[in-house]
Amino acid sequence: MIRRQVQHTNVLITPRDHLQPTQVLIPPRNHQQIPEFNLQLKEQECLSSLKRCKNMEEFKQAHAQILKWGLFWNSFCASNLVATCALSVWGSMAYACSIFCQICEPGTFQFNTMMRGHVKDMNYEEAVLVYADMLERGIEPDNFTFPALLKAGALLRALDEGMQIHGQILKLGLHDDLYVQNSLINLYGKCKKIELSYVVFETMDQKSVSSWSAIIAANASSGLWSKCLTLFGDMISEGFGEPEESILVNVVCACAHLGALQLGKCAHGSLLRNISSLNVIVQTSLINMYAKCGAIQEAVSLFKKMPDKNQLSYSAAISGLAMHGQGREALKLFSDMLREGLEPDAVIYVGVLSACSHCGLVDEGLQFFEQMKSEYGVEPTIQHYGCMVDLLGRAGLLIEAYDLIKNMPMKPNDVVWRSLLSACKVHQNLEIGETAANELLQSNSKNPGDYLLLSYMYARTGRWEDVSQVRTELADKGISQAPGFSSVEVQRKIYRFFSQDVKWPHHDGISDMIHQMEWQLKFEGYVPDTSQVLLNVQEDEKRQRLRGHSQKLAIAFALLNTSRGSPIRVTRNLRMCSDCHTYTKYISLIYEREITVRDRNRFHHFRDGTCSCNDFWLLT
DNA sequence: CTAGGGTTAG
Repeated sequence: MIRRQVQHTNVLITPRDHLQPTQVLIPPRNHQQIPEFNLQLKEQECLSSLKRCKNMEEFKQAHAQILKWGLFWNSFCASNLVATCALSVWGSMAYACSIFCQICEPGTFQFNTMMRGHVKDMNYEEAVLVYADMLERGIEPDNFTFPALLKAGALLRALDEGMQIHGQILKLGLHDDLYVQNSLINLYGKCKKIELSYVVFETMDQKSVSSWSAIIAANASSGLWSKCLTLFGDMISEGFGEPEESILVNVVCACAHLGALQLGKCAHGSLLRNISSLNVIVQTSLINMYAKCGAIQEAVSLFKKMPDKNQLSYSAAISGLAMHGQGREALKLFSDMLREGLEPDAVIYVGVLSACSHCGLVDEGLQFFEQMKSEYGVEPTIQHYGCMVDLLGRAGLLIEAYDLIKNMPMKPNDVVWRSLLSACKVHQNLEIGETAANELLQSNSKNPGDYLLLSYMYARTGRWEDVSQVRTELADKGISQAPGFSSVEVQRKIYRFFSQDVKWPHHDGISDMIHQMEWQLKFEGYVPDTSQVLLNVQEDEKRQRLRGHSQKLAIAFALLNTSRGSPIRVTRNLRMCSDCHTYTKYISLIYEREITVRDRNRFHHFRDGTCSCNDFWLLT
């Protein structure tokens, strides 16, 4: 009662309350006549009618009720009023702001509500401004303030501000709050400061599922895929049993990047066990995972079973098929999509054109390129031009590809020149190749692959001085080639091999195996292709180098450690050399194994001495 | 007295 009286006084002296419900405010002498329970009853009524609101109309009525009974001056009622308006799906932040301005002394709760509302509406700067306002007015933030504020900071990628806020959190002693910590992990993760995420994560004395989720997502956004899987394992062993959807999606995504099919399947199983119906996003990420892990049949059957597909699901399936050299099937899916009435967008066309280029479907590619603009009004972007250069280049139409680049409406980028350069390498056109390479080197390319392509072409024609010239240039610019590696999954563990890797613990076994394999291969007619070695050294040395290529080590290890006849899956970070390609074809024949190799760009399915790419990529 | 963290695909 006393509090209400104080508030009434407030009302009378506040100048800005033009919504003041004067007639209801009880003058002191009548005050006794209104029984206490009556006001409390009204308060209850108003709050429950607020809760029942389903749209703005009903909300305005509830608002009117609150004003009518003078309950707006009850800070609890006003808070709920603002919160309902700011946070409901049907609400309006503009209206909430106008209510907020009428509150004569907004406190922490009301400020928190406004911040959450702005975050919900994706007005992140606005949320930060509310926080600034709050500090200016001397309202102390509490542990509920920071999750919303840090979320805004994370989405704005505002690292500096985020760190200042972290400082304030420490000053206020709120760094022990689980929610605040989780938000900090997320903030640093989004800002790609994974070390800082770890600092928070490791100092937590209690972790929730969301803490794990946040740290796994942080690693995912920095592309640290194998770390994601390790953390996932740690999480399970710390007793967080069957995990939830968002974590599993990150795990599935990590599996796609790493080519870890077994683990991906486990995550799929876990999703099926724990989530009653998988949404489009989850299903699409599963399709993507199966496709990128080489299990294209599973990806396709999953896709066929999907009840509601969208452009993104089609896109995942189309580019998956393209990657596996099944261009025709990809194009069939595309026509299915059009028949379903889904509008093709720019990204779908990237998939479609790359399907054509992966399979050498030149005429179809040109047709789609024409059609996308004329029939569907999709303006070709540089990516589409990139696909076309790739398509023409791989088919050996180097002059046409070069002409297309010259006539592009935009400035050609590195990707375009790189496609042309690699086509020139394949078709051994040093002249156009040098032009493309010069463009790349002038653009200050930091991609060591460009220099490598050029070196190959020089090495091929015996221009060793030029090879070493390129190498010097690489060194001068301080560019280092990422070491090539191949990984294989054996009993749910990923083993990674680097070229010439002698530090491997079972190296002896592998090196014996390599010799045995080579002996058998030679028996069948394999001849090492030493032109793939970019060093001007003796033939013997070149052969020794070839033997040590990471893919051969990985296959040797897999042959030693998996049962007879079981398929082998290899994932590489770079494209394979043509010697490894030939070698693997022989292995698939002699050891009667199906071998799937995921390259930087696509899959190669080796079986009975042939490869699904029909050697289209390796014409050297 | 109320409330909060992650949101993934091509």
